[in-house]
Amino acid sequence: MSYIAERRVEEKERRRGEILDSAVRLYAEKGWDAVTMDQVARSARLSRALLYVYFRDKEELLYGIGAVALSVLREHCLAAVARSGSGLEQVEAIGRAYMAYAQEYPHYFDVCARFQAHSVSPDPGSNEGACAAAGDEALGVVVTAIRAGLADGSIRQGLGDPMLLAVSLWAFTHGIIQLAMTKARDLEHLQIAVPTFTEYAFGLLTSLTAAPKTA
Amino acid sequence: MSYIAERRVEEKERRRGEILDSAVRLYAEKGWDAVTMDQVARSARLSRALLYVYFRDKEELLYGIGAVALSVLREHCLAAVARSGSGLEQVEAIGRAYMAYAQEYPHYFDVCARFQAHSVSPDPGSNEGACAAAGDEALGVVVTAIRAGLADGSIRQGLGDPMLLAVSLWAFTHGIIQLAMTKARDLEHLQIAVPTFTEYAFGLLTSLTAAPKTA
DNA sequence: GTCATCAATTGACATAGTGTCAATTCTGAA
DNA sequence: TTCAGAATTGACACTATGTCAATTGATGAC
Repeated sequence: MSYIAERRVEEKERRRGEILDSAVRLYAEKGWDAVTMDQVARSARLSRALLYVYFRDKEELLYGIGAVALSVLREHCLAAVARSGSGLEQVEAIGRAYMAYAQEYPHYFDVCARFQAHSVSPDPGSNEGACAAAGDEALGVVVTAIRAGLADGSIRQGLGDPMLLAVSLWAFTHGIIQLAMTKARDLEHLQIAVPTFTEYAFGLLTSLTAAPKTA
Repeated sequence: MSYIAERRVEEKERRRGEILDSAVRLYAEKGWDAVTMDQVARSARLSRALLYVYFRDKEELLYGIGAVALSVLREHCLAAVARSGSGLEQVEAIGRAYMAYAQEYPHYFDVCARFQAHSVSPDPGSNEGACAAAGDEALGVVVTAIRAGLADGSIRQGLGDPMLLAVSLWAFTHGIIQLAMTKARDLEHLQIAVPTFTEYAFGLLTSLTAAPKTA
């Protein structure tokens, strides 16, 4: 009996994953607003009604995707840190990883932007919690890198609480990417090439963070 | 005949304004997604069908609101510049004006965030154009202030193209506000008070922009 | 004053999507 | 075999969007 129950839980989990995969695929194809619950259900080969057993409503499904997106982001950040040296380099690598992530998975970045842009509802018993947790973890990677940079002298002293710095850098970097991703046309109109902008803005952040040369 | 036609155009314009006012009010009350075209129509005392004569669809109405929001923002920025001294102070004042604006008109800021977050459709013959223009003008205020700061020596040399700097600062500031507005709960959870964060992040930007002390 | 014209205005419709529920099917255990 | 409970679904109610033919109303011509 316990065996059976266990298998059932596993299958439910697997199916949940399949649904999320389908939803992500559709998201990437046409953007969240154009995705209907019916399409998701069909793509995951179940009825729309059953879909609502797995995810209370469309928003809950979005939170599920968000948790996936943020955990993928965290992976990429960790990988970036792993192949970096000094703390400053780690922080830089995280920023570049975020940019690369946004380019490689625009739909994932879109989810992140949605969460950054809309305040989450205060329902605690849902995927929203998983989302917030995943976000915190990604931020934790940054904090660790900053601490390392302060310890090894590659990051400027006197910048205050590493957590505050991490949140700020996150907000700045997110701002850069968001503008670059969605306003390419406008930048063009201002005679600015997108890579020029991202490199410039990113350079500003780096100069802000780096320790002054001891020359 | 010409008189009549003129009056008609004026009345149409006035009504358009009334519709926008109603829409803005509802937006502020319940958020854009919860606003229905029927509510807007009723609030502006016309039928839903007629509403569609004034605005092709709900998105077009949003662009209309966006143009208003951005022009209000531009006003505030100009006022902020007017009561400032050096170029650096002007740039700072613009940033603070943006923050104050977001606090005073959260719904207006929400529109700005929507435009920053979602790429605009390439339909040129609509309110979207007015929106882009309003945005450009707001940005122009920043560029002018930066130029002044470079001329009077209050802004650090070697930061490159003023336009690039303006766009970057804009993106950064927007990032700060967005985080502060929508993630108050999460910041709290990280033991960070919202004003602490905004002041800190804003300070980082200032130190980045200011000319080094000549002491 | 009457009539024709064109803009303003609307009720009703077609379409599409969400979320719910009672009813049916399926599966393991007694 | 049969039964309890989980899985699954078709059909429904509801809400919102956008469209259109039909009606109303004002203006200028005669």
